[in-house]
Amino acid sequence: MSADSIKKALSGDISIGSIVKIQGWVRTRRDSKAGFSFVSVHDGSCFDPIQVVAPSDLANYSEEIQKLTSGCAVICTGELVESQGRGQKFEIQASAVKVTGWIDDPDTYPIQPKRHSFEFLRDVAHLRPRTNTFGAITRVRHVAAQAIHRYFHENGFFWINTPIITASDAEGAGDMFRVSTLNMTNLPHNEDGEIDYEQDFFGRETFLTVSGQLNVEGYCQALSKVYTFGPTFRAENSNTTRHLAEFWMIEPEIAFADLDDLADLAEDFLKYVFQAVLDECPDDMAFFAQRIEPKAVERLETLIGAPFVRVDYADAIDILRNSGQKFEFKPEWGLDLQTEHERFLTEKHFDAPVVVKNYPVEIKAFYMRLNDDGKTVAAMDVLAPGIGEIIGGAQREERLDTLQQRMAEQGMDAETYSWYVDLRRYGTVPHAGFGLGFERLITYITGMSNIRDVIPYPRVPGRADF
RNA sequence: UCCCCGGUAGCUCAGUUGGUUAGAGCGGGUGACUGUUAAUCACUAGGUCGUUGGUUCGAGUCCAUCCCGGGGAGCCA
Repeated sequence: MSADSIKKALSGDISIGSIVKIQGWVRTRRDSKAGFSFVSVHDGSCFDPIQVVAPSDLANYSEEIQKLTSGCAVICTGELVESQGRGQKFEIQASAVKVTGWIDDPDTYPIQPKRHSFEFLRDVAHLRPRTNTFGAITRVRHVAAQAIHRYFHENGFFWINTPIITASDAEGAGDMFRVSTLNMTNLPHNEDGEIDYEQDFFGRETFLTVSGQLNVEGYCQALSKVYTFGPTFRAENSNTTRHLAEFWMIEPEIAFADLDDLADLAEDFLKYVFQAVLDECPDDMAFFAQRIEPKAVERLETLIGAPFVRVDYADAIDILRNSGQKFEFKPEWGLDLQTEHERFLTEKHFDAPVVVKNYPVEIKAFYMRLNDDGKTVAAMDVLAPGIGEIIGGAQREERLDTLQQRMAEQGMDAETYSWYVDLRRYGTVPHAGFGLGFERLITYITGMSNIRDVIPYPRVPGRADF
């Protein structure tokens, strides 16, 4: 017979008395001398494990079932019955329990039915998905990803698979990972004594992408509403709870749109994703609220129900300066907001996500649209309590001469970006887009405090295990 | 990269002003008991105290070094 997921077995959709087969991994085993053992089995399909009641008259009872420990893989067949005990509605009265995989040395099996530190679990990243917390994170991550695609699809956006290997540095800042097939122990050199990248695979220097934005702009100015959702790489030596060297980024780009349109999109989009997770992962979210972040559910509900706070950069600076709060770095027009400033705005002053708009031109990237005041650009950041910047975006500079002037000011290579400038030469339109760090979003939703714990196998400076 | 904190049993931790044989809970094993719920009770096994060097009669404890981890900052998503 075919197997059912534990989710289905617990759903109430299977009639009592049916014979079911479930397959999964043992979480705990409790023996009763009354003649049976309780085996708690999970398969990842839902938060709850199912309780399998294995009677002592099973052929392999004393030889196998009584020797089950956490982590053993089992296939259980039996009657789905209403539970006689408290704590679960249904359970399986087993007629057969087949053990497909034992634990080599139960004494040293890392995943025990107890609380582990997240630091320890990072060292066993291949086994941590078996825990409650990482099972829940994985399901939430999946549901959020699906909701993101669904939101865009339903709103007429096209998913654009921008290249992962690139020759251009999309933001003019930040170290990139080099992509090369040259023999590193015997590098070819040109006449000037420099490394001869003409002999490399692509005939030039190439890197892993730090953003799909520049590429997606081309598709935006043809298909109007587009987005990217893919892996992104930053070789910065950042050692924080909110940075990864490899992460997933979502970058919508909309044509015939200005900064306010973009802020509207960011707000509508985030609310949709939050609602989807609340709707589709109630058990997992309840777990986060119970064990990880007490306000995990409440704050999402609050956020969905109220408009986002929007504030101009200049006004944010005034709020900070008049706050009476002592800051290590004094807030000043022209300087970027420090983490302490963002925290004050999101956690104390507004106690909500905040959209900060119109930053000084000096502190923002070349492609952001210059405002009429000549001092600011149409950029926006969405700041979330506890996380900081979750979204960074801007209306793009669509005017050819202004863009060229800004590129020249920053000493950028016109040749490398000629194709990007072309987009302003041929049917240019006002357009805007933002970048959302997927893992930062998951961090915010779940209340997990370290971004390394919301991606399956984190890559950070000095570590690429697994 | 900078600042601070940490590294003791499979895991989570305690370990006094430096002093005999380094402890607990959970997990593992054995037994008892029970429709159990991270079950309970008893017994039991399990440690190169991160590395290297130094101070000392004596170092888990003090100093230096390196390695690793965590938190904060910068940069950003």
